[in-house]
Amino acid sequence: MKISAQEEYGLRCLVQLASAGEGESLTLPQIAEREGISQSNAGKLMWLLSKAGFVNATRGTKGGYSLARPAEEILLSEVVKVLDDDEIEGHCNSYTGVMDSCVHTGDCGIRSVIVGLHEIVQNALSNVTLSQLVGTEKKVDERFHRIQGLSGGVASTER
Amino acid sequence: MKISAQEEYGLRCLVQLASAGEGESLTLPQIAEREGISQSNAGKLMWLLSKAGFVNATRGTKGGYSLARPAEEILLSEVVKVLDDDEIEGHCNSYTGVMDSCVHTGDCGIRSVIVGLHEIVQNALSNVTLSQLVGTEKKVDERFHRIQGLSGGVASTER
DNA sequence: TCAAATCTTTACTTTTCAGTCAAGATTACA
DNA sequence: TGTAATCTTGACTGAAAAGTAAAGATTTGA
Repeated sequence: MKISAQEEYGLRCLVQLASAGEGESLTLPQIAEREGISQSNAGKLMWLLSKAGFVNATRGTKGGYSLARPAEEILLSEVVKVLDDDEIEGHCNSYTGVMDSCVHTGDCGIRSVIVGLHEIVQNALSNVTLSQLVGTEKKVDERFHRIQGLSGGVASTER
Repeated sequence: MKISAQEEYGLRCLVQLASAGEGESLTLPQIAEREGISQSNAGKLMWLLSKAGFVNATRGTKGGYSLARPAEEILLSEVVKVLDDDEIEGHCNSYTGVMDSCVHTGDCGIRSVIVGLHEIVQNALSNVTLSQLVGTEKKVDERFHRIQGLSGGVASTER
């Protein structure tokens, strides 16, 4: 259960845009430099995010990327869904071992856990907006835990 | 944010052992057949689980694998941690882009989310034992949601 | 119109993850 | 003791993910 490179970097690029401020735009070279990734890589990520409607891209001199919606309205759950190819739908067709279809046809205790887990993660992420990731680590950390705490207290019960 | 093949199949193999009953053992060919995976693959997974102390392996005729601890005491969070190489510790050293270390040194809003997310998942999984995955899908599904519901209600608030 | 800056798209390379194979080691039992 | 059944281990192969490169398209402004 880990976050993919695409999810991590994609999210970070969006945070850069949100940090730049309402309506402000950043170019590919700027984004690449600020996140310490190659311009090619940033280009691919921004293209995905643009295709998904999170950012507007304008070409030419004075071009760049800007958020298509206010950072306050962009939920992390939406972002992750796009950057991760939303695989849960076809889960039972993807881990089939050597068979054509999953051996647990029709009755499968594992499936509940996999799907349930996915729900939990999506739910947690749907309580966080992009704008809440802007700021110092301390501030963000406090915000994040408070949000999760209010909506269930799961994150704060252990360790 | 997805589950890896190793996590999925490893968990499924453990559930098979748990289903076999207290103290009962299964051989590699049996496990492979029941989960629809190759014997080679099952061998590798069971080796991992054995090394991690979840199962006892005995060689020779009449050999096989059996749970090293009661299924009631094995938490999913432990299992996933082993099958997933427990990557969260070194997170900041793994997604460094083209740099030697993460550009967000010292102050990083993203880190809170990544670590926080990991906490949420681990926490959810630490509320489920292996024994609770044994049974029909309907039963397991009910159990799973009830457990998550009690410990925070996260899983049941949406859709 | 032309050149520079910028995003877009496809193809390619590299790296990581999954899965397989084969030889080896151990045990039970006749 | 010997054979069959079983787990163990490391090397190998194939597939998927990550990242790079290069040529193309669009816009601005002189």
